Amino acid sequence: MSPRASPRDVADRLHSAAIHLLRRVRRTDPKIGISAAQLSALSVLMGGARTLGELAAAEQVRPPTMTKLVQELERAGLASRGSDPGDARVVRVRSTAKGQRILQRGRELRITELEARLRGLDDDDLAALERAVGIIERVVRDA
Amino acid sequence: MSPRASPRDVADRLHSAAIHLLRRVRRTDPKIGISAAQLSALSVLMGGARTLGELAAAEQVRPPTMTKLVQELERAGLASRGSDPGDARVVRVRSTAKGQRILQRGRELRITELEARLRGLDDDDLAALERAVGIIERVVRDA
DNA sequence: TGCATTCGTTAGGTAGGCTAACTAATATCA
DNA sequence: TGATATTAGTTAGCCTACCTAACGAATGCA
Repeated sequence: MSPRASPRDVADRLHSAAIHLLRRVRRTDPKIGISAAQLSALSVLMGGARTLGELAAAEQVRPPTMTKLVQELERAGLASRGSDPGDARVVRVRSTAKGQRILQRGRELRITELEARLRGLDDDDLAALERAVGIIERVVRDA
Repeated sequence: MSPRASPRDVADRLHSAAIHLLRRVRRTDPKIGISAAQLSALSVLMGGARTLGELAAAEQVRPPTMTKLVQELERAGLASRGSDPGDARVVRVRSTAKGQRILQRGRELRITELEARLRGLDDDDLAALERAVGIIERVVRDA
């Protein structure tokens, strides 16, 4: 076995890899009419309605950013905003049927290129990737 | 062992994880005065001078985007532009001593925060992550 | 009742990405 | 050689996605 990897090196390369990965898949966006941020927010809404603040927290952005994002989604008919029966300050956001449909399709298109590449990996590599994704999710979530 | 993971699921989660990872580390940017894109470009220049086009290709962006990025780096004193002796069209970009110092000095807080999180992982997880990064780099690079 | 807090929006700014259209330099070939 | 095609990079103009600061409206609490 090789010596223990340096957390710094791994962090550095992971950071760089994330940047390049997103730039790569980003190129397909113009074809599908939905952006990464919208796609990601919609996918959170798949789990049911969320308040705007919850959405912002889940997506790791500030509330004003999410306000704008949701406005875009609403304008595109992909999500709708409603009020909370118990608290008039909060805005409850839910995805529309169209939003759910688009999510499926948009995800497909945006992910397809990446997926095609992963398809070329052997089982071992794919399993390693899956495991790593779980680790990343955990590391990023625990603030 | 679990059954073979679905490339589609892994692609989807990897995509999502990359988005959230970058949003997370992005928060430290205001403190350090250098952005993800600049950091990434500078790290390419560590390998020596590159033409603007080479840089754009390495960074997976279009030439006009790289023109702007390099202008920023130049304005910050982190990179310099020179002409090629053999071809007057090309612009050769190199990092300055200051640029190299910034990179070497721990690759900045942006990485440091991520690094701190990785430091909490056990050897096994860290090794898995390292391996996965290699796979991602390969998958993304092979256009 | 009145003050503090919380939720979300508005206003305004920055960076990073794109395409289209251009200039300047080089390469090709009749 | 000279006309034409190609290549490298820039400029202009646009869009999205972030942010902070400042604010209004609703709620909670002393």
